[in-house]
Amino acid sequence: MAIIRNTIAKKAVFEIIQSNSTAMSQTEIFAKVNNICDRVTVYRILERLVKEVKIHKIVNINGVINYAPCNSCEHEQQVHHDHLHFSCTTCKKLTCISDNHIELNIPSNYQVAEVFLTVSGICPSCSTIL
Amino acid sequence: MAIIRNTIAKKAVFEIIQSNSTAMSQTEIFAKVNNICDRVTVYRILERLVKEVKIHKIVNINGVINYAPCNSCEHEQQVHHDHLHFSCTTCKKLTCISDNHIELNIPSNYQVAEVFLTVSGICPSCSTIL
DNA sequence: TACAATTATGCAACATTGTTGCGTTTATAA
DNA sequence: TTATAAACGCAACAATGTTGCATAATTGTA
Repeated sequence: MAIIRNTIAKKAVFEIIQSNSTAMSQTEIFAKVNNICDRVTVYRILERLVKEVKIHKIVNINGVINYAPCNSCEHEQQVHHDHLHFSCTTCKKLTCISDNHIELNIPSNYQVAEVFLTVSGICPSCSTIL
Repeated sequence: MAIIRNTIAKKAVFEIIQSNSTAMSQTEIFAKVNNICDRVTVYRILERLVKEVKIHKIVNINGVINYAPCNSCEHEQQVHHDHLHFSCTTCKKLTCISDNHIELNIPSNYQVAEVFLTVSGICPSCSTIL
């Protein structure tokens, strides 16, 4: 029922998320918004973009919530994001890595909805610096 | 070099974490401590217990950091916790589930340290209520 | 093109979670 | 029993996220 509006701030936020190679936190996004809008507005835009399935939320291994575009995901199913997230312990960046289908061994009385798979370590750009 | 002390508060916090069937957040732990000590002290105790490898940190899918005892983990290796975490979307509880060895497909220029595997859904006790 | 409806925003205020500094207390080894 | 360093309490601060409400802006429709 609700009509979706495409505001300047919303377009800017989405553009920022989409043009970045790694997932970004609200803080990082707000820093790049360059005062086009308020801090609170960024929170609300992110919330809407998640609901519209244009971006998705990823929790980093330190608990920081990051946002990444839903580029390579099949929105038809909308439930499974069957890819893996790499969390660099050096630069703290979170990167999406292509499909990784895994077999799980979970007791049948658990109802599985989504699988979150994150791997920590050192990303290519951080390891080449050393 | 540092001498480890076993204080009343530390014992209480560890006991709380160990006697709970699911992982607990700082907030939940502090609520159970019953004012034996300050809020800040709980943070510092948790930090120490993690360092001493008596408990480990788990990030829930909502970004909340939880703590669970290192009961069934092999401390010899200390690096891999090759088990899976189930995050119930109804009661928000985080439960450790037995070993799940998985095969990953990660580009060779990424240096893998740890694997974090969390599954969301509905836990047995929440699904039986319905 | 103008208008009405309602979505989106800004601002202020608040809540929660986590951190730091420092003086005091307490556990432990000698 | 005592010295010493670890642990603590308290206050203050910082970061992150939320809510209410008045105002602004977008979009479909007349």
